[in-house]
Amino acid sequence: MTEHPAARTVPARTAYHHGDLRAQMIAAVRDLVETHGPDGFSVAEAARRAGVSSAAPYKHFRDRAEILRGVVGEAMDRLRAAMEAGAATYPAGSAEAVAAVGLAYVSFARAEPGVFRLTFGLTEGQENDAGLRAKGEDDFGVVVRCAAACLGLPPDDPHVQACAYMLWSFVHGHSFLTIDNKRSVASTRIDDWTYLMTVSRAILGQANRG
Amino acid sequence: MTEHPAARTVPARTAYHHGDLRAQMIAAVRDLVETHGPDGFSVAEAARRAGVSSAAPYKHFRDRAEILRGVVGEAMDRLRAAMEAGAATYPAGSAEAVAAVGLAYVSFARAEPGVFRLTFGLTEGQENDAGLRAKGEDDFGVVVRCAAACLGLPPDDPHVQACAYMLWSFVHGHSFLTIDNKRSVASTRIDDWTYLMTVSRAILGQANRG
DNA sequence: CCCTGGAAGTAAGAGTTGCTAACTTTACAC
DNA sequence: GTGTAAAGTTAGCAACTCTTACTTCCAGGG
Repeated sequence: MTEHPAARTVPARTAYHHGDLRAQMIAAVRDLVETHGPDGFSVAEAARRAGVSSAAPYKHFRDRAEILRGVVGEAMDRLRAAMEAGAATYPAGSAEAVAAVGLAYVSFARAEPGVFRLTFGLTEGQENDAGLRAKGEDDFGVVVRCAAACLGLPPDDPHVQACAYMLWSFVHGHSFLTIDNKRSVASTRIDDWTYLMTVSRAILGQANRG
Repeated sequence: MTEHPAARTVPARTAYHHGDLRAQMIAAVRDLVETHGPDGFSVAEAARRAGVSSAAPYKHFRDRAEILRGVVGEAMDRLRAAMEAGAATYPAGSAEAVAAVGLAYVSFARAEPGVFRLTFGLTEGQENDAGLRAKGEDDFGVVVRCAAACLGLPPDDPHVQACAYMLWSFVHGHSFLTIDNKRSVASTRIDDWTYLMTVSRAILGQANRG
């Protein structure tokens, strides 16, 4: 068995059963995706890092795609938590709260560009997964609730939904352009917070008048 | 450039030399990426479709990534042409021209989601490629020129740059959410054109006042 | 008209990967 | 204890990327 000690992120296991392989595979894949990009990940390498044979992961995941779905699901949970934490730092209904949600989103993308790309770049077969879809709706729900509070309307109001979607579009595009390093094609330096505040006010103000 | 008799009917090549393998590889990969997703592409399969051995492509491309870069470069050219054509259908300086550029962008994403994802989802090493970077700036230039005409300011004015970047963020995010089928989480049906017009006016009007 | 160099093809193969099949080890209920 | 099922293992197939060494063809100079 040729095994680099450095390749193992986890102390050598002594028991035959690993005990927590599923979670550790997800952690290992997350790390790999982050360091080598969403394509530069292999089940074999992740298994190597977890200290098990390359066939072991298939006792916990149906195939490669299901592992990725696990990583994405976990990422969506963390993203939602970050957005909620951002919103909580400002008074409910304020434009600042909306901007803070956006900032959490952009910050997540910047902190984990590989995982972010993976989350929103999955092949079409995958985003139809029911669990992921539900998590995506939960994430969007944070934006909707903030927008609703800001506009003084119920969350299921069409205006609220439309505004929330606009905000999401903006922040999502900005996040992608940021991690793709495409921001620099614009010759102005843009500060995230003032940018997000500008956009939030523009969209929510517009909907108020309309 | 040599004439390529075998290139018009794709598979049946009679001569030993193919004549136009580089272009046909790019075309084959484009097709594969579109039908099987950005990951479900292999050099071997593309070579098979072009009717050559799996080693032949390496006479024209350094490696897999360079083939993808070829596809992306070609896609960026077409995207720019589509945006310019969209802008040309409305008077220069009108908000409609700006919206038309955005519509061309979204339409491209919808028509070729695989290639679009590939174009903006390349691993970090790749978008530092000088040629692609230049093409990306050309694409952005279309937006900048339209925004400048609309605002009555020179293209290198910081306001113009900021507005163009905002427009890009929005349209880019909207495009990704569209092809990721995430639009449906918002309970309102959104028409692309009115949506784009609303956003264009909001952004450009806002910058006028500010 | 030959002939020779280089561009563009081929076949063969090393090394990695995804995943399956068949087997072994372990934990636990009874 | 023992049977069963979960969770490991090794071995191996098919496919993929990319390299090496060889072959075929075209083009230009003598």
